Amino acid sequence: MDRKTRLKQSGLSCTRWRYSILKILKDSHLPLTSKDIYKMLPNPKPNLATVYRNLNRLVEKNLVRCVTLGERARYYELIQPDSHKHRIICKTCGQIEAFEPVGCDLKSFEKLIREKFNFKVEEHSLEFFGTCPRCQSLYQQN
Amino acid sequence: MDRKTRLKQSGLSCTRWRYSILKILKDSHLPLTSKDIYKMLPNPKPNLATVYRNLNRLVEKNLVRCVTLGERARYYELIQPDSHKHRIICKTCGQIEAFEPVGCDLKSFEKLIREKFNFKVEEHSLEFFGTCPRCQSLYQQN
DNA sequence: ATGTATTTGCAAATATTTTGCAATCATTTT
DNA sequence: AAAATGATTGCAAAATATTTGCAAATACAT
Repeated sequence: MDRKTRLKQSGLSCTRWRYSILKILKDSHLPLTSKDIYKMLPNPKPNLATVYRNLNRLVEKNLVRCVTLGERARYYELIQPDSHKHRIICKTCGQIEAFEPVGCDLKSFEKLIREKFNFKVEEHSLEFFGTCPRCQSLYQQN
Repeated sequence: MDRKTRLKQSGLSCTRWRYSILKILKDSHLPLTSKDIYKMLPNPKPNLATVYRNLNRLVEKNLVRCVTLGERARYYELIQPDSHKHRIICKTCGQIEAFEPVGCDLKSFEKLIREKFNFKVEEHSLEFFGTCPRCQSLYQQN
């Protein structure tokens, strides 16, 4: 489905900036901060407040997810109904890498939670923190 | 090991506030924000900056972990070598609940990551987002 | 008890996100 | 296609969260 239809369906009008922000998120394989997105927007740029307002709107309508990684700021990513990612984050350089969960059996986990806590799981986030190959060799911490 | 020894071992002096902050984190079964901690400190309270500085110091020395849950601010929790928690967070009311991972087989997951990406996993964080029992009945969203 | 390095309080600086309001834009109705 | 209406935008200012410089106070090894 194209972005314009996607927006319409969610009851959001398709404005210039909203559309661009959604495109940027769609094209990024990593979650982005508001600043990242601001920087990637073409000139003439909108006001930063506009970026924030749009992100909030998109999150509210469940088109975008807000994730918070490690000790840094908020990140945003497009919600794609058919795929979700797990992430590995280097504690030394902060680099983030995302990968499709392979053989991730969290479904059964979620079922357990439903049974035990009567909590309805809608999504999960799984991040691994550690040291990336580059930092391992740079700092010999093996 | 008592807190004082723990601090010493990490090369941190045992100051009044550092000690209190560590105690508060130890006694909490949930991660806390800087504000939470500030509020829980006894009168006369230290400066908020002192809380921040201590938290940063404790994180740096790996006595405390900084986690970021959902869309809210930074949370801090004591690192306990022998246990780690997973969390369920209600997207509606923001309530956080922690539980000991039961039959969590992320170890093999971590091994895979090591093999595939040559990334050294040091810790992971797993959170489930959804709707808590109370909000489910309040808002009939089943 | 003393000396030194670390920590603290305070106030001010940064950083991040939100808000009010008038002007502008998107979309529906005519 | 123009008008009407409701949502969105820019701008500046506010709110919130976190960090910093510096002088005074504290921790702790000697």
